[in-house]
Amino acid sequence: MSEPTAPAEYDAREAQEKWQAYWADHETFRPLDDGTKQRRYVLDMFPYPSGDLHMGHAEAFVMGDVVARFWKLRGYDVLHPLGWDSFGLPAENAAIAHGTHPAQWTYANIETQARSFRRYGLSVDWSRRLHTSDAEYYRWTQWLFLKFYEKGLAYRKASYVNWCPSCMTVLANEQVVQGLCERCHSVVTKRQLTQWYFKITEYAERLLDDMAQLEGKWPDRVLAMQRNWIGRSQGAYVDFPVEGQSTVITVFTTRPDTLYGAMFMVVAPESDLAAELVTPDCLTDFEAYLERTKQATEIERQSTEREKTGVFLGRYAINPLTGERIPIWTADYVLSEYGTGAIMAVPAHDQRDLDFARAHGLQVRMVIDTGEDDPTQSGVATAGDGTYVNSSELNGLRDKKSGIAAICEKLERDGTGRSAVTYRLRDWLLSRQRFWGCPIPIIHCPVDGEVPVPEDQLPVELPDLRGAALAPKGISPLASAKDWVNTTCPRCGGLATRDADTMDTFVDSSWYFFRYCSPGDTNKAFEHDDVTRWMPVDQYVGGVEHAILHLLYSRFFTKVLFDLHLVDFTEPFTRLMNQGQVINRGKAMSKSLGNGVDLGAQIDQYGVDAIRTTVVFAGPPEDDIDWADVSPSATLRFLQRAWRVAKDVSSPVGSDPATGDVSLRRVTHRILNDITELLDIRRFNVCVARLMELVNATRKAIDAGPSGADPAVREAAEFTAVALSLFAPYVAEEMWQALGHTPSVAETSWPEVDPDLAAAQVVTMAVQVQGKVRAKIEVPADISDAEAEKLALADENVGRYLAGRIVAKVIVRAPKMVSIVPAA
RNA sequence: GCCGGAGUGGUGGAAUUGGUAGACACGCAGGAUUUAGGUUCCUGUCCCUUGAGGGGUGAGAGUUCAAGUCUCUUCUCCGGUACCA
Repeated sequence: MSEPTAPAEYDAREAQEKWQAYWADHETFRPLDDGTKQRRYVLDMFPYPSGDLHMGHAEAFVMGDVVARFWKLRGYDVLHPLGWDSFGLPAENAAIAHGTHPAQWTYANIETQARSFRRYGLSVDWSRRLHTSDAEYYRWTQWLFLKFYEKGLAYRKASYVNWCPSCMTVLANEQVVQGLCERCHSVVTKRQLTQWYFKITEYAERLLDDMAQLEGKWPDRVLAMQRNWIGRSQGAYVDFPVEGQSTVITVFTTRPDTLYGAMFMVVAPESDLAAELVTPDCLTDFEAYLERTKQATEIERQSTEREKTGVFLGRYAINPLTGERIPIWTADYVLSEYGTGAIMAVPAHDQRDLDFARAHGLQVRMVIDTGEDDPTQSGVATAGDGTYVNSSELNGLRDKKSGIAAICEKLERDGTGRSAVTYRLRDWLLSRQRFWGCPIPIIHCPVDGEVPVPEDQLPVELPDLRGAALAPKGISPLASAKDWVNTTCPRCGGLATRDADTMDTFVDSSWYFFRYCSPGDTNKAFEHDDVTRWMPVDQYVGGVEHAILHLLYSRFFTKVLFDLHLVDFTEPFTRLMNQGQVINRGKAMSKSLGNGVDLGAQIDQYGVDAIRTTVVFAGPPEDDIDWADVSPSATLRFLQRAWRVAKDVSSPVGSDPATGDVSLRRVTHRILNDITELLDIRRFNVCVARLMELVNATRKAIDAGPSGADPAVREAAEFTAVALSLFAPYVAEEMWQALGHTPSVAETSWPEVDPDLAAAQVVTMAVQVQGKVRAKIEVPADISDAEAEKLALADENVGRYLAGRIVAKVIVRAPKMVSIVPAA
């Protein structure tokens, strides 16, 4: 009779099919949510459905999966959902190109990605899947907009906005990257438009203060970026009366102590103030200058190397401290959006003001003597500390802090100024002149003005527009859908029009993590109780490219929802991890470089497990992976070795490991102990390395030691299967089954470490003489300090180095180290 | 400029609270198995000397019995941001 021969290798493809189906059928990763276990929420930044998954997804999503699987095995009830950020421009562009509806491209890609994610072995509860472009989802995006509106946090205003001439839509400040459109890299220009904004600036202080909750739990660089972006400045407002007018120009300055050196004023050209101040004599020059400013692109305008241009407005202001008459200019180096849109210029101590003064022959007065060269001569403004001069009551003072305090006090007394804080953060412009987004639920009525769509009429669904009807025209495609845009006013019943803009897709993604807690809820955006049970998110995982935009907006939303009493916490994401990118040969993968690596092809060749494990093993999760530096084939070999170890276990299920080989058990428990700690601090790459050690040790035990029948070998193989299931879930399931277990390794629990076994018995003690290791002695782990010192001093080699010298000092750190210091 | 972060073999990277630097891999070299290739397995692999010797974590100082780790100075690289008053 012929014995069926076991395959020499595990079949990745077969295992993938088999266990994918098993996990789906048994809803293995659906949380119990019954309160029997402590809850944990693991969240991956949800994907945008642009084609199939790529290498970047492979890295991004495996990290969260390791955490989710680990926590599940550790006995937590884990919520690990996934959905799609499915509104956005690429779908619309594809629809225009193919004469179709954006939904077609979007949902086809979602299906492709969903299949790939399942194959990739993510431990996701698919019953909570959501898509932001579903009416059942965006209904609640609209509902939230209306809540913000009621609270006065959503408002419309006319202003100069960033305009992308290629996307033909406005952009938020955050979407302009070095003067270019974040998406298409076109040069961004300015347009005056009336647009919707969220009043995020009202939350600036709280967004800043609450970062204390995140310190140490979010990457430093992300916190730093948010802090810089919010850009808090402490300073003062100072009022300058305008000569011969009742107008007062208020400026913001961080250095009120240099007020005695304010030699002129500059107002932003686009500001109302400039138009108001300009005298008829100067009007022609001013208008020409204003025109030039508007034409300038963001890049030109932001270039610091540019010479300082500007024109005199024909008027003078009065320095409130000195009573001096100082000229008022306009120049584009002053921004209308920051502070008050006007500055006092202190050329001696501000480089920009100095450059401007020198370009236009304005006076310079030094008010702080720093000991450096006179800025008037050197052309270099002195910004450092020094002694006040030419500053009346401040003269002789050296301390900047008291200088600022003294001036602020004086201004406040005179009623000409007050200390103040300003922020770089601007309100969030959320209108977009595009189709494939969430409609803004506002109706414009000639009688009643802005009227919110009543809640019971939500969602305001998108009309069926496709192909050429979506082509960008500079106004929203929705505006030309007459049947849709023309409606009646909910208040007066008269003819009215819908707001034809859609929302920035960052609005959709600012609350999806709440929705996962109450999937499919038809009465609410989310249930307060659901959110309270699961949130805040315990571990958020995503790319650092969202360090500012998405995270800031989500934090803002959470605070608003807190104020609306819809949630009980103020920060949505307790811990944040930024995974790195996958690059190839030192460069980002791109078609033009021809260095792309196809995830699907990699998986076909090596299997999901090998790719997941390769990604994890390549380095720390937050580092980039250069695909040229890694070896999926070597990782696959390791997985095969692990699998063969499980196959070679011949002891029965439930064998008592205590009867097994103790030295292998020591290795197993030491490594188990280390891996448990390493997972908590998210050093996944080291975990894989330790598992390789364990597999090597087990192999050795099978081949050259106690053999596969030893229960210690079974113990080692079982732990390997459990730990490996975080990284290589399919092969782990196969191992678990080969070891005689059912049903799924994902359903078992993390093994208990035996501390006696994990602790080393024998330790190599290093003996140093004058800081250099001169002997290594094997000692029992529980050796006493006295015994360790005795052994160390008795060592032959140590004796040679001491060479009869007197021992001045002995430091003992039993059992690891004895350090001997001979007398000089 | 300002703010973050990082510099360790040929390569990716290890190294609790300062306590044997280079774990685990890749690559390379040699060997076993194989008709061959591949696979698998074994041995070696920081550098210089090659005897139990010396040097070594970007550079330079410092603290310490002991520094990759702490302090100061400095250089380089990466990321963010920048007429923000």
